[in-house]
Amino acid sequence: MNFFTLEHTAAPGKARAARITTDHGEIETPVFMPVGTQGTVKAVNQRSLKEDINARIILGNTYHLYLRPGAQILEKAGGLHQFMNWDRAILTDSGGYQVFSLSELRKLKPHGVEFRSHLDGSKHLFTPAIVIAAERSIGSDIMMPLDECTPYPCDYLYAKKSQELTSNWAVLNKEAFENSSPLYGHRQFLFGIVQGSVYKELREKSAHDLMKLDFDGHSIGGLAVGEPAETMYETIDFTTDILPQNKPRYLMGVGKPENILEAIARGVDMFDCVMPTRNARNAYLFTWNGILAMRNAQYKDDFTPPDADCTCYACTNFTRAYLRHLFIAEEILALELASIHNLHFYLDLTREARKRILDGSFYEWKDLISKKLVRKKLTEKEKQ
RNA sequence: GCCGCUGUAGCUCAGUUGGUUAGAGCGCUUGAUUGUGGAUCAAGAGGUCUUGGGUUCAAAUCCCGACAGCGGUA
Repeated sequence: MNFFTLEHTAAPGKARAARITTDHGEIETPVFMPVGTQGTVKAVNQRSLKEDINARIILGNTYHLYLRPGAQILEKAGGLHQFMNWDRAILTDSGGYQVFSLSELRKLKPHGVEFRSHLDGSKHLFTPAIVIAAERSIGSDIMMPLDECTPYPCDYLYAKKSQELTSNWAVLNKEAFENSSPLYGHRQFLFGIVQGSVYKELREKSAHDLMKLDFDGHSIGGLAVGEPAETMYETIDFTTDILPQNKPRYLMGVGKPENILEAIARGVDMFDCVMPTRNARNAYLFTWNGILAMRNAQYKDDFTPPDADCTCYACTNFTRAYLRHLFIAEEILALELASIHNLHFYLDLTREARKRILDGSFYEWKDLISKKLVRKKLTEKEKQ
């Protein structure tokens, strides 16, 4: 069975609908993948992830899982799917990003990166081979290779060095992948990660380097790290111009709803971001009518649903006033309900995008909906 | 009843030998959050310094009275 099947590209742009087939189920794209760093999507249990959100694929993180509980425990458990009782697909990030964002005392070497654990300060080494081995132990369906997430802003010379490092590591990642096998009887796929900061020439070089290695798919990394949104869109645009049509494209760590729609328009298939879950825990709800800061005093006696256009468990059963009360009282249920809602919204957004790509109305819909999505809550003035 | 201690922001409290526009933490209000720390960061509102007198160029600060709270005591 083909891993990737392109179903439709919506002219005149590059938006596409496709199907990814793993041994843990099919994934229709465009797709948003909830982030479950440590073997759990924070505040949302597995049953809810299926029944309330209908996620087909979630993320795990190699850096976090490698440090805790560790590869041995995961192997003893029979892999992450068994360990966390999730029989749908899992994608693992390599931990390249975490080595740079979380750990201290990291030393970048040609063969890998030395770092100290953010948990206990212990010393560790990540090389492409070590990361691939860890991802074999985890047993993720789709694996990310070790890369360097180039910071922003970044001068051309540093970006060039960084891109070359990621390309060199890509070769080693691919070798380690081919010289190892899955441990649990299901197939695992490996992507290559395009780096090169905001420089067109470097992104092109990076993409071409990876294409020679024939990965199962391509990730676009190093974006949404502080650059203006327009710069991010341009970078996505000239990167997807080069990447092959017959493989999935994954924009790592992005983003806001409007970012996702713009990236879909530029030919991206897969997304992940902490925003729906992290912001949910900070009482920040994404809705079809804009952003809802659920702690705001104006909602204390607002007995309407958080989002009247949403069919999620939270919106069909509870009011803004109740949700605000839960947040102010620091009740755990607030985190759960808000997380379910935000994930439901993000998945609905990409499902709707897919539907529109297939029926030919994507671009008009995107422009229309984007204006609503970025709108903040209505002020008293706007209501009148 | 008497003796002592204490009254400063919604709460807990700083506030030098009397000296510019009285501060902090928490809470509250409003933002931010992009390959996850429920974290963090930023900005803002909020005070007749219990009250009435007095001393002084100048009082949250010193003096006298009243009121309130706490502790001790008969």
